[in-house]
Amino acid sequence: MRVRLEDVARRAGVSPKTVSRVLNDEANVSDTTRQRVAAAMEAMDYRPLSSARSLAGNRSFLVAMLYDNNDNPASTYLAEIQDGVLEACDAHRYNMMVRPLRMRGDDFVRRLDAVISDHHPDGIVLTPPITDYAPLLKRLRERQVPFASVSPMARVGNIGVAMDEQLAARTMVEHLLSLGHRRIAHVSGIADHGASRWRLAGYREAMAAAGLTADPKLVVEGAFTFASGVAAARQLFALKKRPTAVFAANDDMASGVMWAAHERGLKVPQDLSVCGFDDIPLASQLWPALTTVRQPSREMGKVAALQLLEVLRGRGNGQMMQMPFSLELRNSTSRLS
Amino acid sequence: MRVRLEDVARRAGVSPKTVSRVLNDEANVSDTTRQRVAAAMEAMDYRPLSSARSLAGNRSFLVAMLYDNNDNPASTYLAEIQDGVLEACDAHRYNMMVRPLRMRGDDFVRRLDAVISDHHPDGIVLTPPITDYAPLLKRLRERQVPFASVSPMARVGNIGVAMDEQLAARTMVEHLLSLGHRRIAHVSGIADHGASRWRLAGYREAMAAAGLTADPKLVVEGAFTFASGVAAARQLFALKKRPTAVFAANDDMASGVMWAAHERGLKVPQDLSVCGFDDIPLASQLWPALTTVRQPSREMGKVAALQLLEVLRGRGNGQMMQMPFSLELRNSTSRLS
DNA sequence: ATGCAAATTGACAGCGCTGTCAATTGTGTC
DNA sequence: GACACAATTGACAGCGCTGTCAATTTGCAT
Repeated sequence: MRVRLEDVARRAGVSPKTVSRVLNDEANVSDTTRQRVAAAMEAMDYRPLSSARSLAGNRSFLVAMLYDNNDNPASTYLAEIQDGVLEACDAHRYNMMVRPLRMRGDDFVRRLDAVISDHHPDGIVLTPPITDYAPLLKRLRERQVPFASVSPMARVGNIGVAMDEQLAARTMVEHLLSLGHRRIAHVSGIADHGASRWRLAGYREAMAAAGLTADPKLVVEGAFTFASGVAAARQLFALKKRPTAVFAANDDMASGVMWAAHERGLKVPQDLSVCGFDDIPLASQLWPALTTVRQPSREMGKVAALQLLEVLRGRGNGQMMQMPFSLELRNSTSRLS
Repeated sequence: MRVRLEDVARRAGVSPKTVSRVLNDEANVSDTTRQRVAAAMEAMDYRPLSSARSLAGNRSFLVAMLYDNNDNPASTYLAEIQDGVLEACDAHRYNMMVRPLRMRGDDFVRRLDAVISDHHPDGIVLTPPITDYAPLLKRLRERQVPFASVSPMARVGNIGVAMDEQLAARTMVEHLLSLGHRRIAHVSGIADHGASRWRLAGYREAMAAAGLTADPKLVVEGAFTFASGVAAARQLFALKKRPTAVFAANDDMASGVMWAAHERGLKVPQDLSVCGFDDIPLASQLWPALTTVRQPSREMGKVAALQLLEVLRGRGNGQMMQMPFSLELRNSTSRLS
């Protein structure tokens, strides 16, 4: 039969409650006792039964990672974040569950409620764009479910992880400028997503700093998908004065831009420089390999989850951590000839 | 405070045990009672507490999806399967957890044991290649944990889902043959994976049927990764008699082959036809878009999970389901000129 | 030694549900 | 209408753990 806490207690010569204290790493246990109990646990290969712990202790040891699956079918970006979150949860013996949650539909908050009521996660990791949906945040606070966010729009008052995406975008565009490009287009993402705003802002900032008055035709809104990148590029190529470089707000759209360039017989990078953002695996599999901003997604998932876990374990309040970006200069960009 | 089963019972005017029966969809409840109880549950928005159900009923309502993360960092293929498994679990109010489990290392079975002991999944979904690791299967049977497999090597004695990959591969190669190709190379996957064997066998079958004696130099072993596809292609291109078409055992390797072709200045499909297997999103984002075998991964995850759930819910024994494949003829293959 | 506060430990109830088994009600037969 | 039998319902204990609070031990100043 299964080894129970009581069995460990008997072997260690203490009360069950004391074993429970050791198990939960509580204070007020003498060192000698703690060691004796730990030894007994080890010797008996004791595995606490999480359903019993949950029932008695009124917590679930569960972290739910929520994502929007409207526009994100099986995206690599999310898979990497998930991987990082899982690693962090494992380290603290928390379980993780992944939940898609469509943002469209007015019953969004109701569906969130259902997730909480059905699964009782101790905490939640939010991924873009649901990091910024006010009714959801409101409800989480009302129900007092701690959460951490990956790249939320609001840095203040949130815990989790973020990157200086605006600076990253600006740096990327400055690189294009340094290659001699002047007619630089931007394919932005869905307008109200933070990622779109920052990346667009970084683009504008770099252009302005170079003294280039922004031609509004050079900014086309996409939807973070490959297909939208293709569509945006076709639109840009139809312009009287075609851009010589395109900065897409993510790699999927950048790959769409490259596809459309091929379609039109434009050589990348000779006739058109293209760059993206995220550095998903696809970026290095394209020909030419895509110049892009590397975002350490896996690490970001991990760091966000660790901030949350700090709160859940009563170790602190968690912080908003900042991650570094880097430019991956590959072969899809070149000096303007 | 939370609505408990007892509260529902009081409102419906029955005993708690009867509510429990309705909740668990058990037999031996009269229709009138069942409806009365269901109405009370509905009216009170009753949400059973899963930790209590697990503790009392000695089950977890948890399905664990296991995958090997040696060679599969954040693969889209797995993300799609996961999506399908999740959908199936949701439909039956089961939870799902995703667990990486490195196959390398002799403590593999011990790590599996730890997952079972720590999380007590009611059942497990296995993804390739851990569908075929004998010690793991042995242990699962010993511990009597039901499991379903996605594309296991053994069709008999397993439940889950599979595709006729050999026929699919053969059909793909026959397509190349119909385009006039004769020197057709194959980049295979890791030798002992079922996917590699079937796809290689299908290739050989088609070649033999066309009366072509297989040139062993035309078969190069890869590892299902982009990089291995590049390496294999370089090797093939160095041959005195270069192939005119390459069939790669998956899309990642096919994209590597295309990359290497670009590198060597070979035009696809004019100088070289390339095709893959799986139809991951990448396939249609490449230029030229990749001709490939479509594998309905998401659906397969769902179907495999449904077979498992049938067992878990005591509804039957589950079956090995067969999924259809289809050829996606795109632009990376063309008639031999 | 003595007294007192602080640290450590334990007794006990109960978290919300289901398994077991007994009690009750319904159904068909002659 | 009485009987056997099946279908339905309920009483009760207990799953394995933790919260509460009381009991005991320890450390320290006097």
